[in-house]
Amino acid sequence: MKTDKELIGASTSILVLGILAKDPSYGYEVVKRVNQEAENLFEWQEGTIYPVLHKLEKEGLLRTQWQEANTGRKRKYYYITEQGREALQSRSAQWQSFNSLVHRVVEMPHG
Amino acid sequence: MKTDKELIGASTSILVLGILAKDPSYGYEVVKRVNQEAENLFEWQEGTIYPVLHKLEKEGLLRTQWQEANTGRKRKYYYITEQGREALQSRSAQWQSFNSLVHRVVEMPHG
DNA sequence: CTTAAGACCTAGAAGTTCTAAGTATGTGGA
DNA sequence: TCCACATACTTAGAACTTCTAGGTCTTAAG
Repeated sequence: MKTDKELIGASTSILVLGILAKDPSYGYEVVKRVNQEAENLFEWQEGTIYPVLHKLEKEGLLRTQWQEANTGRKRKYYYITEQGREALQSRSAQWQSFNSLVHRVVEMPHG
Repeated sequence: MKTDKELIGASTSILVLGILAKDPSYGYEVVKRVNQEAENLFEWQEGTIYPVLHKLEKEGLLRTQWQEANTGRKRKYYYITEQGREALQSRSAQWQSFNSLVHRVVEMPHG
């Protein structure tokens, strides 16, 4: 019962933006949060998320700031931008549209 | 407002299997049916679908049979297999899981 | 000093679909 | 007859991703 990688890919940016829309965070923690939520569905590796974060930053949907934690360790915090919020909304809407389409096609009665 | 290609990719096999689960059909028509359903969401090109059909056949989820239409033209009809129905069900379930996850993450209240 | 966990990064492999073409047949009009 | 168009299928190569698999550095714990 292996998970469809395309679905993972399709949901990645929405999940990242969704998480960061609530609270700023840093890569390592984002991975953990998502994996917790995803539980048995899939498990992100770290290498999966960093390139995504970089890409979203380059697109202007996130901005970053290095911060020192209490522990003395440095973390790269990601903040969602206004543009990021708009993108999140538009992508959520698109997700919804696809979801409706799939339901319509898969469940539509014979004939 | 360009459509997320990953979402297209993630939904493709479900849509194809879903359509063929109702009635056998051939590539050219499947493209038309899906584009009709998808309306303004996206538009499949023929080149998009044929490789997908070939792949699903290779995986044993579809089987094919050449048939001559009334028009005298030959068509390659695709039939869903038992394995295909199982795959459809499992992929639909997975789609559902991702949908729930996205909703949970994106809509969950602050904190 | 050694190990483990926290935290970040990237090159290259692997896997897709899309683009953009091509082939071939039947229909209908001139 | 000849041309144009819709039907119908196919594939090579480009473009785009993520995943794999490794690496670096720091702090904490023993």
